[in-house]
Amino acid sequence: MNVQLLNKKEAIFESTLTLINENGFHGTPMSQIASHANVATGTIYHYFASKDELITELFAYCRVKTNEHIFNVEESLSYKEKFFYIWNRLVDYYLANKKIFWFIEQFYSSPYYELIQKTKDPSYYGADRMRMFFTEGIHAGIIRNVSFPTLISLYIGAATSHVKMVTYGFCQAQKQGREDLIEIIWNGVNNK
Amino acid sequence: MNVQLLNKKEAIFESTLTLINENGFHGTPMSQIASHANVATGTIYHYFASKDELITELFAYCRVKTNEHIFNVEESLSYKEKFFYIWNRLVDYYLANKKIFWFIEQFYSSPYYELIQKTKDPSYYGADRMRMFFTEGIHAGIIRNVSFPTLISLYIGAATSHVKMVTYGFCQAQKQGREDLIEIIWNGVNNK
DNA sequence: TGCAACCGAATGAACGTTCAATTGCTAAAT
DNA sequence: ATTTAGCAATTGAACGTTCATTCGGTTGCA
Repeated sequence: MNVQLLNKKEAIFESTLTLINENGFHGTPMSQIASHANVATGTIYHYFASKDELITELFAYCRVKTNEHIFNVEESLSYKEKFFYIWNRLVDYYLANKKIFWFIEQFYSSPYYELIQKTKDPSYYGADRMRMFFTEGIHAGIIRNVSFPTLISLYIGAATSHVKMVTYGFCQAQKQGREDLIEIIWNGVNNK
Repeated sequence: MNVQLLNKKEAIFESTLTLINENGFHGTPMSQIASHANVATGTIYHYFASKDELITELFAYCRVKTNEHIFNVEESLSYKEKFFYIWNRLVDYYLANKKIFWFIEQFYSSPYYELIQKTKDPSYYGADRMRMFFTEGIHAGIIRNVSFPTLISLYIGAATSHVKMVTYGFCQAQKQGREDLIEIIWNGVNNK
């Protein structure tokens, strides 16, 4: 695939992201995506078999981009530093890319997610890196031996909730709140 | 409004809930809602001005029902007991009423929520009871003085994340995970 | 008698998808 | 170096379907 193709595909992705944020899955016709991306309607069907495939691939695109970003972390840091660093990078990334955040949220809570869950394994999105990171901490005796879903619920759940609060305007002084949040979680899962 | 009206309206609500869970906002035609609820299409328009209004009112209906349920708590309990009790009741309620849970999630992350956010104040859904509960704890010196959004991010964020984990099948032994989760949060926000 | 509740076929607009035609590029053939 | 063949990329009008909404008529209760 040459550069031009990538550009077109990404233009379609970016337009879909923007429009779905404004109007939702329904309320975003293919024709509108096309004109926003400066391509013809038919062109979208050259890259994607259907609207569903476009949305499903966009989800993968968003997840991969996010995971690549947050795990781009200096290896020399201590585990605790990484624990804080990755969390802050995730929150920063979502706040700076609200469209990606809200698209992922919308996708997760829609029936789409159930469809792809059966066909794609976590490594497809790079989602198992989080698991590896926690496993590493537990094996090193740094993190309490609580289950992976519990850790995820705290770590990711708090991050996404925080981003929602900020987006909805419930959070003015977000700096203090953020620091409190990740510190509370660290204290909760840290061994002693 | 007499009983019959309530029944019809609730039948429409319940059918909408079921179908939107299976097929999303798009993918759920009014005609399908009508036949599922055993009413004519036109009847829906006797109760709701449009599909958007139906969905928006269903959201309010779900929120009110949920809040009424979780705050139905014995006044004689200690604050700590209430803290655990309300959280567990919320998780139990969502797990027992997954349709309500997923509909609320879907609604929150859709453009619908932004629309109603401007017109309805929190008390409309009973959403300020959570704020009151935390404020009570802070004033009594039981809860650390962290911001309300921080508390919500932890308390509600962890609950919803947990329910998602269980629903997606990432959680086998949920009992231990649940107890860990709320205990970690309590330790984190408890004063001393 | 009157009005609210209810019905469901009809309407018309909107939408996902198709397709026949055109353009642009690449590389083999001359 | 120029031509040519062929395929990928692109176009947007047209198609057929689906869907939200309307409305004229019916039922049933007060």
